[in-house]
Amino acid sequence: MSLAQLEAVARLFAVLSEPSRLVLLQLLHAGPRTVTELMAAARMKQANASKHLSVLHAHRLVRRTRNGTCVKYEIADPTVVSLCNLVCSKMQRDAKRAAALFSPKI
Amino acid sequence: MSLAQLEAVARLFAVLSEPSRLVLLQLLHAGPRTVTELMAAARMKQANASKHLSVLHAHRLVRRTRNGTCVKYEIADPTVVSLCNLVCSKMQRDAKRAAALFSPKI
DNA sequence: TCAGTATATAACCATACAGTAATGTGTCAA
DNA sequence: TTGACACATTACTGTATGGTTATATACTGA
Repeated sequence: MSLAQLEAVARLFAVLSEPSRLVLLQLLHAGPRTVTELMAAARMKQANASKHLSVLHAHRLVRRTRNGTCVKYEIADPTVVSLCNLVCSKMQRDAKRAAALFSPKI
Repeated sequence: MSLAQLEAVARLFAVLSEPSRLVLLQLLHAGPRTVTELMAAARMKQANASKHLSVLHAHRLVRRTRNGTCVKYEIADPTVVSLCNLVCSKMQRDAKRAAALFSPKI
């Protein structure tokens, strides 16, 4: 892969490297939500939630639909779910291995 | 998922959000390499390569083996390969869609 | 022990970005 | 048109981190 391609990959990972955005994605995984719903559930200030949602939208991870004065967001790319699942299963493996170190079966 | 778990996931994505580290991982994907080999191939300074490798090692993505004065690194967790493959295929889809916008079949 | 090589770490600076407050934009109802 | 609401954007500050230089550590051979 070229450096430019690796930089694009890195940018996508950077989008997912922020806990606040993962919280938003997790909430959206349960279904479409408005900004107000999301900021309430994630306990963020409005500007902060809006900014993070804009980042997710700029990278086409979420889709937005205006409905009156509300804007409803939803997950646009199932890739993010796959990515998070992969990382979660890795972390579970690591955690199990770490736990085994504390209580060996010797 | 709890906030603490999401933070751990975010930290792992942050490790992968640096082009230099992706370059190193890509080189290691071809097989084990020493620090000197990696810094030459990636055109990094020694301290920089060593620092990035330490980050990868701290997150158990690579394994290191001392052999005399040399240290050989190799990919320790195949998860990183899967993650990168997922992201790459997403980017290819996005690129194709973007290309279609410039030359519609209408 | 000493010199030389390979790697790791420390200290520093510059940049990027998350969170915040204030303000702007768009939509609806009256 | 005006007021109210939902959301987006701007400007700012503090913090985290990548790249660099200099130094420390680990190993080998003489």
